[in-house]
Amino acid sequence: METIFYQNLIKIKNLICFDLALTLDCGQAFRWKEDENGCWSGVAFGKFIRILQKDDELCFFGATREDFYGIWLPYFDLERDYERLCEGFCEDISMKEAVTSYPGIRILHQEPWEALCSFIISQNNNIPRIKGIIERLCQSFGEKLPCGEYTFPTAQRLSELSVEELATIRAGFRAKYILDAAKKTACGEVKLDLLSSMPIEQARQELLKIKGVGNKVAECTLLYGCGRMEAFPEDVWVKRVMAELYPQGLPACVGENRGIAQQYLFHWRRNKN
DNA sequence: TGCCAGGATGATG
DNA sequence: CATCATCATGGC
Repeated sequence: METIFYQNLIKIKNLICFDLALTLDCGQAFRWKEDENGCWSGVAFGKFIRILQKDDELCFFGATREDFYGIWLPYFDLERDYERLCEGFCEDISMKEAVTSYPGIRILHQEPWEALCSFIISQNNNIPRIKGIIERLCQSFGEKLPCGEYTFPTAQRLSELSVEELATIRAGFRAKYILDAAKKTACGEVKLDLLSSMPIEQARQELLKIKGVGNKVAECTLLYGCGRMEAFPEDVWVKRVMAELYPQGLPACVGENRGIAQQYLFHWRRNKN
């Protein structure tokens, strides 16, 4: 890939194994919106960005060079060799079908707190409603940026709220879980910053301290929020794949990248019904 | 209308 | 240790 810097635009050419729409709307992040021109906009790490993919080019509008390297390159996992990765996956016949059916999915590197909070909200819930709850959460308790969009509220901010004050976002029974996560994160009882470097099992146990966080939410947080590609969140769809195709575990070609394989399997199986 | 949603919890067998 | 109702809301 080749990166070109213009006045107010950063363009990547010759990018392979990358599908912007698929990556932003495959159930790993919930805040991105597509406009009528196919341009995606959203906020991550407190920064607003607009991104357009067309004709083998990826355009970042309104990003500084510093944020491009510091935020967006890692956010979209653009430094990982997905071509080689997916070639390896394709040694297994079912993984090959999943990868070739929906090529270009990348695992986002979101903020740990946003990932944790988002997947607490996701439990026993559907994606349209998850998006609505998170949008109200940000509008109510995030910070307004000049563009009019809101940042994801900090754990510190949410830890000061009561369940009654949180009722406006209509998270239902999950409200108390959000507050417990916010309090334990804000006071340092759960150290989200350390999860990326801890042994994976220890990191999972750390997250299980939070009420409303089970294995699924913990693994989602580690995968999407801590860059732990070996984390393996199992939901109803992935469990179905595992029961039907891999009763004895994932094929060896998946290696340590279980989380990435899981995302392809999830999306593939979910769109089959 | 009834069913389901990228689950977790506490109570029961 | 496995199962099960329940949780609150909206989309279809």
